[in-house]
Amino acid sequence: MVTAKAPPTPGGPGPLRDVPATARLPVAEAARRLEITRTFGRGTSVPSIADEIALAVATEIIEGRLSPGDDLNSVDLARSFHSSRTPVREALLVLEREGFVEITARRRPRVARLLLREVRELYNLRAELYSVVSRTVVQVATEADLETLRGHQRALEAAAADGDVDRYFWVNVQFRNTEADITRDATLRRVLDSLGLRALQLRHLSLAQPGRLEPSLHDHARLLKAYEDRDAELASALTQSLVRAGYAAIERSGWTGEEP
Amino acid sequence: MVTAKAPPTPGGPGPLRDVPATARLPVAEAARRLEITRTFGRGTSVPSIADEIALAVATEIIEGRLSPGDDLNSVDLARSFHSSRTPVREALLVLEREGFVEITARRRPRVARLLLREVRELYNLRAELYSVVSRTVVQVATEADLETLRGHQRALEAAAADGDVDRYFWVNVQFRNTEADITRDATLRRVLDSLGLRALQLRHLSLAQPGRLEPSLHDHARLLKAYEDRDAELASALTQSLVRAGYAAIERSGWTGEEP
DNA sequence: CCCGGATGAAGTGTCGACACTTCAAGCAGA
DNA sequence: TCTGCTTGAAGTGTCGACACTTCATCCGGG
Repeated sequence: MVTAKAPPTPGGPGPLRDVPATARLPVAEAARRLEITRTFGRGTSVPSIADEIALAVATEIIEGRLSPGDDLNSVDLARSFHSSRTPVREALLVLEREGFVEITARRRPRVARLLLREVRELYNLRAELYSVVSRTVVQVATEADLETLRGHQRALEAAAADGDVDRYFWVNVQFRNTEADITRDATLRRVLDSLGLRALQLRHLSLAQPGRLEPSLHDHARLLKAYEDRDAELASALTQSLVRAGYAAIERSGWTGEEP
Repeated sequence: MVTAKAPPTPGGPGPLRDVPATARLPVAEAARRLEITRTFGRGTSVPSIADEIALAVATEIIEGRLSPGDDLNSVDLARSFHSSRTPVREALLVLEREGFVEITARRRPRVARLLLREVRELYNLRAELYSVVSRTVVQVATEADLETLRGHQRALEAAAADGDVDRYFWVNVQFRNTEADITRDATLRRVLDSLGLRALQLRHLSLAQPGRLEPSLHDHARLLKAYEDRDAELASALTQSLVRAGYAAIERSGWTGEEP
């Protein structure tokens, strides 16, 4: 999409100039796009230009090619995407609601800064909400649901065995998504999607910390067992522990969100 | 604002045509506007036209002058507000993110339908989140914070004594807001604001059920006591009970969200 | 050498226009 | 009477333009 929409852009040395060239592991790339699309696409078969721009810019931010504080003026963006400023503004508004962009009236939008304080809040909330999710999963999960989770678990083990952090990361995201789906609670799901997307970059950073995969994998196994045993309290506690371990890893990594 | 922006509107018999005439209790009106503004205004001293439209339309929806399914086409809205369609579309997008409006590509936006199922989800989530809030309040509330809450409690008692449901309702909203503020957690606050706004109309319906004020007042008193005693578990349980009682009242009222 | 106002370039918010899509009414045929 | 096609009116998504604001740079007075 990005490739199709903003290929030449010879005129503008904006932050998005070399988007298409940056290639990644295809699997991770696809998963990533899917994850981000769910929040930004309006499920339509023909996404509006605005949707595509929101998706593309969000991806840039999450993958770190756009840094906090970077200028996101609508003129340059419009040039990059060969569109007018109207859909760009629309995209920026959506990104603002999701917390990716800071818009001050009459001033240029900027990529939002994510302070450690906010990250803590984000993870706290995620911990609480996933704790609710886990309790609900225990109550309502069918055998088929559990089998899906077992599949993810096996994939986690395989990725961990290969030491493939990237794959582990994305399967982990899927695991969490499946849990959320099992609750069949659209409201909860939407809030989690929003928080999860915002935290996506951090989550990767977190799992990439040395020695994180082993305990995470172990806890997932125990969580799955708790689901099978219909042990709500244990499941809830394990989930909280998993999320909070994620935050702890970020803190340990020395990440602060400040400029160097 | 509405009054200033859309006074004559002789041409369009749109749903917003008689907005300014509808007068309410001034206090309630002011409180309501404040509540809604917090989510929709971008804190600026000079709100953009889009902000004003979002605020006005959200108010119409919450106060029930716009009903689920009502047409919100941007042409009529633009006429109503004497603006072009650009700020209208912006406002509609914001309202969509908040769940007030359903936008399908290439089709006319409509006022979102709120099914009983979603209301249940909404209240469930609010119950869980306010439970977190209560636990946090127990941990971090200063004496000044508690005093503010006591003030609200006294106002609740006064309103209940007068049998003034409207006033009770708005003080109740303030009480919840104060609790949320005490946590000093902006992320949590934002999510709660969003959910709370969506539920605003229902909350009023809920408290207006006969025999609701007494138990609610009683539980608030006990909640305050739990805060003073720093009893996290009790406070959390009471809060959950309060919110869930709200949902129960809605169910009992026979409200379904369906058209008659 | 520093401060503060002037000045031009750049960007924002809003507008009206236009091509394309959706919707509803009317009409023809069974 | 009902069905399905045609057709015009109405609405959406996007565009380029314009007035006003913000920002950076330059310049002259201290």
